[in-house]
Amino acid sequence: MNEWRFAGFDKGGVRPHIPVDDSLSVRAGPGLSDSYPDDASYPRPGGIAARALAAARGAPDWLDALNPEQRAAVETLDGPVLVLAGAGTGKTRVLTSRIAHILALQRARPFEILAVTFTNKAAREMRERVATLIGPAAEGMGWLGTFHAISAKILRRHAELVDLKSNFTILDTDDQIRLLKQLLKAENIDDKRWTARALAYLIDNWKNRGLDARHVPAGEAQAFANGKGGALYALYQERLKNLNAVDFGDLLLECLRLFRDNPDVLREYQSRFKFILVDEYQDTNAAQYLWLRLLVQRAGPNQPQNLCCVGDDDQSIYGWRGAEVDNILRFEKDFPGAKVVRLERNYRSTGHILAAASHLIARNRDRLGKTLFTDGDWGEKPTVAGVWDSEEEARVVGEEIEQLQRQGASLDDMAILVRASFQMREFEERFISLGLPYKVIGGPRFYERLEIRDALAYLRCVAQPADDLAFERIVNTPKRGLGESTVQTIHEFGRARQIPLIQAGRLLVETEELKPKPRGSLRALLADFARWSGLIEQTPHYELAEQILEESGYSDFWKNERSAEAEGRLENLKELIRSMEEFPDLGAFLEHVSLVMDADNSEGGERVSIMTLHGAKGLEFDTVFLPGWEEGLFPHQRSLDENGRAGLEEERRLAYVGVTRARKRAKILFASNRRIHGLWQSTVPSRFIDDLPVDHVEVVDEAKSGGSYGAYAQSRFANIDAFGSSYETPGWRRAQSRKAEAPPSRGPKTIEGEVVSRAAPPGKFAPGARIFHQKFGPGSVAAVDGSKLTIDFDKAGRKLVLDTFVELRS
DNA sequence: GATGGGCAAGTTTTT
DNA sequence: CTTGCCCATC
Repeated sequence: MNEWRFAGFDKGGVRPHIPVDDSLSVRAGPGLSDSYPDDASYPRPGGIAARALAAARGAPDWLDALNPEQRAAVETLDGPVLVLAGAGTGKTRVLTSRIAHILALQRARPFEILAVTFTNKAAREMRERVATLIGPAAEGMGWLGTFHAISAKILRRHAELVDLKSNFTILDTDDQIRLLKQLLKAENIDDKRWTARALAYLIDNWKNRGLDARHVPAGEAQAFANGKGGALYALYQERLKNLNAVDFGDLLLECLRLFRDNPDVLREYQSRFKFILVDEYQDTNAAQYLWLRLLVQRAGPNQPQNLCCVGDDDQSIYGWRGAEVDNILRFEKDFPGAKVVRLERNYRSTGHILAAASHLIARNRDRLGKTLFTDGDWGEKPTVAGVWDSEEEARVVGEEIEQLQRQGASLDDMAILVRASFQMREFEERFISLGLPYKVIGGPRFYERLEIRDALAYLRCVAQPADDLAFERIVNTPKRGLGESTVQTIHEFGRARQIPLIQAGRLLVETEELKPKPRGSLRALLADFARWSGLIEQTPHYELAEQILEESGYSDFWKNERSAEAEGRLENLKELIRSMEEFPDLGAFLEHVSLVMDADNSEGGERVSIMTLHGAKGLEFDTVFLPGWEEGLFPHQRSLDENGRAGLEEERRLAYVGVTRARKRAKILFASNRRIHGLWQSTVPSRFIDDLPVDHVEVVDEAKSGGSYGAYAQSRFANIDAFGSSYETPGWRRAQSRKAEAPPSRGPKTIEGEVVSRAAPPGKFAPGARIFHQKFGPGSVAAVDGSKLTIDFDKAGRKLVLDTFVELRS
């Protein structure tokens, strides 16, 4: 829509060349995909395009689209700016407009703007939205990315200054744990009493706080493994350096070290980044804060610190992983003369929802304070409903969803936001039996899945023959008789000669060290590696990958595995190969994977979303269900125990995030009974329910509410007064009554319309037929009742499912 | 070296 | 009630 503005040099052949800043143009090592060259098409100051651009500057329409506060946030370019952006107040719009504005005024070129986010998703979104504002020049923004991606980019350029090679590997948590396990073993530490996981957590914490091994407070270093904590940290770092590897925390930490030890390098970046923008500032940890502080100190003393941080202290929900809300609370002190802009006009939610959210969050003490308002309708009041147990909770939610669906609402506009992921299962099971399509957001991510990690390890072994961790991962997967003792031997052999495992293995098979059987297997495996490595140049990388998975026996390994998941895993492997086609070569692909642990799983069809409250941040839905508002679960007991009032306030912010995800409807539920660790416990409604304003919330008695379920329950309810039970709560009575009766038979209503229309032709499934179900795996049909099948699953036992969720197996 | 049973633990999650 | 991990056994 704004394309005309840049049309002059995008289409007209005027492509002015901007010389690349030589000092920074050192190319990174192999494997680095530099898809956004710094000198991407952009008008040279004073050039024809630039002048055409200046002419267009008169009335930039991105400014017209802003309210006065947003506009102030966009137009205040000089000096530090803090934008306190409440939920749904247009924070991303401000960030992207600001970038567009800087570029349009030619205050900086695209590669002179540093724009940092926390997630790849946020970075991608920002890039896309900038592109819609200003056109393809957004492609020139080589410094728009996550803290980690940008740090990695900087580190690769100067790797040698921090004792790394520029092709260093980035380890993920899994590699990290395995490395630490080895370390604990080597140090003879009881790794049950002191787990690798705990140590990883500790080290991560230190890194989040910007502490290297020498600066860890003595007390904390002492606390682990009888005083060995600090030493282990140092040893771990040493191991990483030997492997030419860094973990996520190191990306920032090594960057800090680079800047501190090399003032000239720091100065280059300081003068390069004319403007710095930070998204979700309330989520920054100490290391990221230091990183920003270093970069924002511009060369001259009078240079303005053009830092713009956008965030919302009320949405700080990541304290437990090192985020310091304090960073945002302290902003004005840190950056004297800072201008603070509050965005309080909400464009997302209706009045009652906002009122409820505001009232709730006002109970927190440590906050800067904002009051959201809207010009829109009051809309529906958020509802609060008590149910007997988690099963009823799932049932009630399912019914409301179907009712909304009948009224024409899309499943895509509905979400269930839970505090903890174990809550999801009950909803999934209910939805499966209802035939309600759903998707779980934020489960194990694509690249974190076992089979994907294994496949990647094979690729790493082939592309980076010194990758010991990858080698160890798959040396005996699938089983090929190379167990622990063999690996141990290779290890010792390699360590003695200071060479990587694969190389050690090569030498070792020529000796008599190994018994004939493992020696043969190892020799065969290494020969495979060598052969595949040789094919890198000639074979397209995705074909090579396929070949590797076939020839290594890895694909067969899953084909022969007869578990419920095997099918899906093979599917994932195919998806992996497909996704590789988007990358120019294997190196580029592996770099992508280590940083952008992300793969799109957008399948067709409307679906209800099920996700955690944490995962919901930044999203919005017409209707939001908020189940499980019970003391102990939400606020979570552990949060209270471990962090006291601060913990409670973070939980309350989580509640606030949850409520503010809703555009039109927020539905809060609590159960009186919940099964925790296998045993039933009676529960008390969350204190957050009491934090809601009476005038803006509707308390729903499920027994009296409308809808088929309500009517049903009410009629039951009428029957049981005669029980004369000493339990007086309606929920208890209802639950009692239901136990006496057959389960509610309101099935037919729910599978009218769309669902029924998707039913398989009658007779397709006959008793005895073998089938496959996406969640429960393979099974046999036991009985058929219209579109409803009773199935004996091989793993999951007998279940009633809809035929639309089942595939026939021959 | 593989395999199955026993046992402890069990928020939130990105990079 | 699960799940994942470790150890003991074949």
